[in-house]
Formats: sequence, C-alpha cells, structure tokens
Amino acid sequence: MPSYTIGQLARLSGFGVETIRYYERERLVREPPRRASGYRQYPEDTLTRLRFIRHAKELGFSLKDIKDLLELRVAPGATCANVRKRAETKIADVRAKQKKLRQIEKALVKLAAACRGRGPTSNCPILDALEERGRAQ
Amino acid sequence: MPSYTIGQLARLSGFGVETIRYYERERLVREPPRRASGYRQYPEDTLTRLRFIRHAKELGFSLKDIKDLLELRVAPGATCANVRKRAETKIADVRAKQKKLRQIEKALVKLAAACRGRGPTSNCPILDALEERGRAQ
DNA sequence: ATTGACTCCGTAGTAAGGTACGGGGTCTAG
DNA sequence: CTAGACCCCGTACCTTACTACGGAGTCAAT
Repeated sequence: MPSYTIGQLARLSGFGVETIRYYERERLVREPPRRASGYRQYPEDTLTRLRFIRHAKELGFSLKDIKDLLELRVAPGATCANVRKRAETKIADVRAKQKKLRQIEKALVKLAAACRGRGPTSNCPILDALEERGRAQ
Repeated sequence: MPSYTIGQLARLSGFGVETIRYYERERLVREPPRRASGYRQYPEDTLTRLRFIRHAKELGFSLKDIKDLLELRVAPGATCANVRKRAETKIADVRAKQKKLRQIEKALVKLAAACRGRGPTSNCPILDALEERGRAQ
C-alpha cells in the first residue's frame, strides 16, 4: 500500500504542510508513524480524511463539528445507541442546510432567468428575489 | 411601516448590537437614517437582510461571499448580462454544496441504520461510511 | 427631575483557523 | 559528496469575524 510524506499529502489534498501539522495538533488527523529520521509516513486513508475535511469545511462545518463527525466512527466505549442518536442530530443539521441551499438556489435561478442580458441592473424586475427567499425560516 | 432601533433589531435577528454596527462598517447592511438624537432607525427590510445573512453564514459563506450575493441586486451600472453570469456561477456553487451535503446525509443515514442500538461502537460494521462518501469528489 | 435602560462612538481585545519563520537535520540526483 | 529540495520543531504572526469597554448623550416612566 502507498504511503506519503507530508509534502506529497499537501499537494494531493490541497492543504499546506503547516495546515496538516496544525490538524494533527488539533487531532483532526491521527499522528502517523515516523521513519528513523523522524519524517512522517502517512497511510492512504489520511488523504481520504483530508479531502473529507475540505468538503465539510466548504459546507460551513467548524473544525469542531468535523471532529465530531469523524469521531462518530471511533468514539471508544460509546454505545451504538449513542452513536445513532448523534448521527440523527447531524442528519437533521444537514437536512436543514440543504433546505436553505434550495431556497437560495431557487432565488438565484429566478434572478438569472429574469435577466435577459440587456439594460442596466436597475431595470431587472425581481432583483430582490434573494431577500424574499432569505426571509423564509 | 414599522421601524426599529438597533436593540430591537438585535433581539429580532439574533445578532448582537455590536455585530450589527460591525456589519454596517463592513457594508453588509446599509447605513440607516438617524433621528435628531443620532439614534439609528432601521426599516423593516434590514431585518430580512440580517436573517438572510444568518442563513448564509450557516451554509459556509464568508461575509465577503454574502456581500457578493447581496450585491447581485444593487451593483450600480452593472449590466443584466453581468448579473446573470455572476448568478450562474453562484448557482453552480450552491448546487455543488447540495451534492456534498447529500453525500454526507446518505453516509449518516447508513450509519444510523446500521446501529441497532446495542453493543459497543466498535461492533458497528459501516462506521467508515463517512469517509467512503467523503472520498467522492 | 431622576433613574435605568438604551444608544452613540472609537478603539482594543478575543477566538478560530491557519501561515510564516528560522535554525537545524535528511534525502536524492548528479 | 554536495546542492537543492524536503522535513523537523517551536513559536510568532496574521486574517476573519466578532465582542467588550468606557465615557458620554438620550429616552420613557415614575
């Protein structure tokens, strides 16, 4: 199985080397084994994990949220009932986010459709669609 | 039509007074008219806007992103073609976010379903579903 | 008229999430 | 066997997005 140095991982994941070290300190990625020289040797799955972190960040999860999500797998001694309960909370969060995104999407589509590509912005009729949609809780 | 003091707006929007003043400095909300005393008098639509900001923040948009979204309405002198192009870029962003959320949701649902509520976590078979899904670009 | 809550402003401080630096050791291709 | 690229560590610094402070004026009710 392949293994990576921190620099290779940085290139492949799109994070900086310093950021990966920071995530290690913050326990978002596990401490990898080292070679004799002290160099970190990362297993493949660290890359998977880093990519997950990237996606989750773009979706507005904090590093703490992401840690919680990742720990749904590993929480030592936690019961399945507990894991399930926490998963269900996260599912509700995720669904709420999707709903809000659908509202914003709908408003943007309306906006784009209303613009026929001529005239100044102030002549576009539904330019406040975004705020109309934003009003919905 | 109703108007609000900054404190009323704070209570209704869930932001602090200081945060609203900060958003004014950062041009996320327009400077409201003042009464003789210098007190701010906000129109109703500022509340709508603040609620929109709240939702967008939860979805991982930065204040700069949010400003861009809000300015799709007001950009002075911008052509409709331009607005439409920018709206379409945002639509693509929003759809990508939704896709990622659906993947995370699916993984969480699988996780919750796999847990029958008994035994320790380590006995749950599909606890790495999250990372499996996270792998998908 | 006074009291208590609210508002004004500018400026300073804080928390999260990185990002850079610097002095040193390591690795590998030529 | 050495140059250039990479890695080690700790610490300091930076940006974003608030949050708090403090001294002064305002407002509404008693």
